[in-house]
Amino acid sequence: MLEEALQEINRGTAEIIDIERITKLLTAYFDEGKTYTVKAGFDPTAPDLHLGHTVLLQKLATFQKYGGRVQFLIGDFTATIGDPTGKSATRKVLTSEDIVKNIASYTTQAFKILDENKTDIVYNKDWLEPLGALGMLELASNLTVARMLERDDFSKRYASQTPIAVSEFMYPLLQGYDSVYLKSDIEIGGTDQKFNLLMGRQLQKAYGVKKQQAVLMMPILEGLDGVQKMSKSLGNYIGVTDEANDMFGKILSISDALMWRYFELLSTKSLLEIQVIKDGVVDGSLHPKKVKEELALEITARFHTQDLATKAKEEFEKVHAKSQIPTDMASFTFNETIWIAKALVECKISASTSQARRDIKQGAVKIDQIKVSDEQLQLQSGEYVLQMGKRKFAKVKVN
RNA sequence: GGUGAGAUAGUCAAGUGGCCAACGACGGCAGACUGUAAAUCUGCUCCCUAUGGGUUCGAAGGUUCGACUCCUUCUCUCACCA
Repeated sequence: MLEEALQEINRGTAEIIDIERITKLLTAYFDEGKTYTVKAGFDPTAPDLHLGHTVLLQKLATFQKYGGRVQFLIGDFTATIGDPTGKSATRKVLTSEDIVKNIASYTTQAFKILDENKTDIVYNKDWLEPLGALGMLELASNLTVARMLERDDFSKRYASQTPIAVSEFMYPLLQGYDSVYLKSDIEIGGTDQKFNLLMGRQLQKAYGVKKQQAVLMMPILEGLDGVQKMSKSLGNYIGVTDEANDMFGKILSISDALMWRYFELLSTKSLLEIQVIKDGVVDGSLHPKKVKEELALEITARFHTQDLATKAKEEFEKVHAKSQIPTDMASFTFNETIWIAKALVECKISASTSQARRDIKQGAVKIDQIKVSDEQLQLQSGEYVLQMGKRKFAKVKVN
């Protein structure tokens, strides 16, 4: 039992610090039913969760299965400072209204994966605001500049002469102080958080918390492009609220190399099963596309239903393999004859009429599956299916 | 506070009076090939019913027949020194 739990917890992790602590916590749970706390911090910056976030959430859910109580920490205070992100640019500061709005949608989405009864939502404003200037200075005295510059992100920026705001130096301290206040037993986060996570341990020690938190790091999930990390601002994400069809299509569009990454971090298949599939692809007995479809099915079903996932797959085949038109698409009605380029803009298929004309010129636009060559074409009354490229469709009715 | 450098399309980055809607790279979109993969090749990439017109090069003025290019002021950024 303990073995199994440890294995599941270990899965896909980038690094675990103080595994002994985790083992002890689990043992105490199995022997005496004692629970423990697992902290994870979330920035209420983007209101929508994507698969990148779910990597962490899934790990939290695993802990919940084995006696962990999740401290779902909303960084509403720290969000007003701005974290030194991987993008190495000083981040925009959010207004408190933005934050409140974001939190609401954030948590409801998170509970698609987390067990609500085993989760405490906490806000770091509650203890960081009362900390005051004195408390802040006291906190800051625990850290030297040299040590701060050890942080990879900072040292890179420092070396490349990119500016670092002093307030950004405070961020790891505050995040670490969260762990002091919450007396967290375990904290999990992305590998990019390593420095901050370790700061939690250091500060807990400095403030006399008896046992320091164990730290578990998950790798950063790459976005659809396979290079940048998945993030909404880069537009390379799969949102947990994406439509089943969308979700399926997006997963299928990732590269083969990236697919394995997604298997490891998102699939619930065991590592052994994944290895078998991998071998199958290597020796040619399995087609990579089939394998990717399996993955897409699994993930789509998790956020929707098995039924919807299967439908998404059928729909996908219909549209792409047999190049038929999709079952559902946005429809628009016009009351008079309309110029094709205008119609494309109105249906949000092309960004501007200039763009629409270019698209037509390049032979990307089809009406009822037939290529449009006349860019002056007027749509007379009737019903049409407009198509641009492989993915954009719209149903049009002209009265 | 002092000195110097700089601000050009989604990003990086050329352009120092007309040849500039502005080289190039990346990204993005589309076409071919495919498995809506990768790789490769090709085209497109400010707006406007367009062999034309309009609006762009941090902002506002000015010089000029003509300005991304020259002048003035302003805003912002960076570096070095204190």
